[in-house]
Amino acid sequence: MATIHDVAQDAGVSPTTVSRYLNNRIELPPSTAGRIDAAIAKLDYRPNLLAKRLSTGKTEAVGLVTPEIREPFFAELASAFEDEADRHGYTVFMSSTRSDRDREIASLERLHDRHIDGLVMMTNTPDDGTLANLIGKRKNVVIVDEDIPGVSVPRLFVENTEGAHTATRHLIEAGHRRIAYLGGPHGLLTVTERREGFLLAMNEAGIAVRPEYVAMGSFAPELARAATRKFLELPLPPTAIFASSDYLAIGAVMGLKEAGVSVPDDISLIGFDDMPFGALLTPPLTAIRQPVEQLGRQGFLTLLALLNGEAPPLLTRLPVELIVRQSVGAPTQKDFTA
Amino acid sequence: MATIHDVAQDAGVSPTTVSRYLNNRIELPPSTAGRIDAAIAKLDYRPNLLAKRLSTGKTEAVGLVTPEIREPFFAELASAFEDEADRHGYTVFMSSTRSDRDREIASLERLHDRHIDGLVMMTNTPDDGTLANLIGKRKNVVIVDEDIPGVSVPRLFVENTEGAHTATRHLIEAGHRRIAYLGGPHGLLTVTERREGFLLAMNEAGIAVRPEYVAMGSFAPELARAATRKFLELPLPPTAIFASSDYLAIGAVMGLKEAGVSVPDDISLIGFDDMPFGALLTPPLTAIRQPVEQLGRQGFLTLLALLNGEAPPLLTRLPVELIVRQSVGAPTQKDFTA
DNA sequence: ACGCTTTAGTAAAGCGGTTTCGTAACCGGA
DNA sequence: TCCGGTTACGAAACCGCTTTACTAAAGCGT
Repeated sequence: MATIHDVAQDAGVSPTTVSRYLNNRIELPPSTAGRIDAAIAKLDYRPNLLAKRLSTGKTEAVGLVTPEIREPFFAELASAFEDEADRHGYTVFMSSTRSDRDREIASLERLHDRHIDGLVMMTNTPDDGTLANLIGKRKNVVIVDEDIPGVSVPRLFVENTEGAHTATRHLIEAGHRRIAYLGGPHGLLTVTERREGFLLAMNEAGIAVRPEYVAMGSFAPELARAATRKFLELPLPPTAIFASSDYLAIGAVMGLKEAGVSVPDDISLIGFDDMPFGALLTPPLTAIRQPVEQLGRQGFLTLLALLNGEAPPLLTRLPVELIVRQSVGAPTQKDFTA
Repeated sequence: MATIHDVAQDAGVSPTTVSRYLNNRIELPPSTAGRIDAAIAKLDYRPNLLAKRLSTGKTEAVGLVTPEIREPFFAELASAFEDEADRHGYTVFMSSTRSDRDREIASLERLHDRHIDGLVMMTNTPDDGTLANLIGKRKNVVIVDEDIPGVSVPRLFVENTEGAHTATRHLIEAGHRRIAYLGGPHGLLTVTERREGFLLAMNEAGIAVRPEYVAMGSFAPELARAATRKFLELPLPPTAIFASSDYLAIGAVMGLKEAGVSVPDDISLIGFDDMPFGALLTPPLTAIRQPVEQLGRQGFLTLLALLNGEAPPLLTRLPVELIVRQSVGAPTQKDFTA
């Protein structure tokens, strides 16, 4: 493998000259430049990035930490992130922590290693302070999608509250009053905010929220399935379900299907995320769409700004959008009880 | 940021000693070791990986090149790959080329850069020789899922032919004779092999394959949708469709739904891949399951063997499996014509 | 013909580790 | 008491590139 010395020797100049020439820090007479070019071609020289990085202290690489790259939400976000990074000449280190705290920590350590210049962090397990401590006031970290309380780095979220509010209103406007809510694990920003949006809309409409209509605790479809079955067994079952994540909506669909309840004829269902698979369900899922692609791109751009010494806003909220498909209809059993 | 020199100074020893101590190449008396440990803790020292790598020439990192990380198949594979790599102390550089030849090439160049020790390559656009050239006889590349003809590196595929054969037989055994086939783009190994498996099973059953029942050209659902609509408009439409990829099956489902044709009552459908979303379709999709997880893990292990100087088999085939769900039934219109 | 400015380059010191070779000090045995 | 072998550690070269500081030679105006 040829080094810059080999090239220099072959071209009859010093390594310094070659280096400066390659980095456009010097203008050379055509004859010299030609000899260098020829030597590079002849020796098939590629600069050793490791050496370059060690020397310059910049890696031109950034990290993207996701809880689970298998999940479409993160996969989609990662894809957009990488595309944007590529556009700006950065390579990206993706990692999928499988929600394992140790792996999350290991990802953060790469910053220390000088492995990467900065990173975008996503986690979906509530932090006990460990991550917050590690991140602190670093000038090269951006947090996306889910909060890590107590850090002072730029954060990029979606309008969770407003989205949930919109979704709930959509159900209310369709005539529903007995609305059930499926939520995720406690302690997460998205979960709390979406729940607030739900409560707000119910409040505004003067509808009391019945505790037996609310199930929280996890994003696992299985739990949503079980919760849905329970809803159906209630003396007065809900006429609509708001699943605050499409993963929960999947569980709900499973539960409803098992019980032979049809959507939207017997019960209405609305999701949150608008993942591609939502459109494939029967009926296609009405949902709040998160701007996943934008979350990825903007996440990178925010990080880039940080790396360039700029001061991006500490908090950005991306708007969400209601996508109406066919899983919401009017309630069939009129509800005189509410 | 503390360096090994700082630690050495603080502990009153030389950098050499610290380095060797940290790499377990020396046994130190407890007192000295204690001083070094203390210095490390006090200074919060982290070895600079870049420097270490430059020095040792090993990066302990591998690359995983996928056409599109957004697609569940690759996301799933990537997740398993990373998990296995992590288990062996390797970090992984994932990249998503979006089927762009330039990005595929750029990924391969990382090998030159000494960015990574080796990589697993996946592509789904037929190679014109460019990639094959770049890969050649390298001792640190493994090809997975789809072939790049003309290279002599280890390759890891699934039993495409057998899978397609099994799928087709499954339809035939259910009583179908008018079977349509949806295939991907020409020039790809998986496409060719699956088609062969289909033809073989038809042949064995003594059923002639009608050209108007065969549509090839892309993995895009949209094309499968259009092709399916055409099938239905035929004077004698097929009673079953074999979609040689779940992405094609999605398209087929869309086309059938639009036409108001019900599965499996009016027409049967079988897929290939067995992606998670298949189970969510109505009815749940019967499909050939690819061992995606194993593809990822074994892909890494094969690469690891290569890096360790071993000689893994040049060709490995992973078995596939028929997953029976509810999208295949008996043909309704009896077929007397075949 | 001389001094001054460009032009065209170079030597050498890092970047932060690893590694080869070597040595001083100590210890036990003859 | 002297020798050979451990034990405990260090000096310096090296990995391949960048960069600062510097110089020799050519060009140029007067």
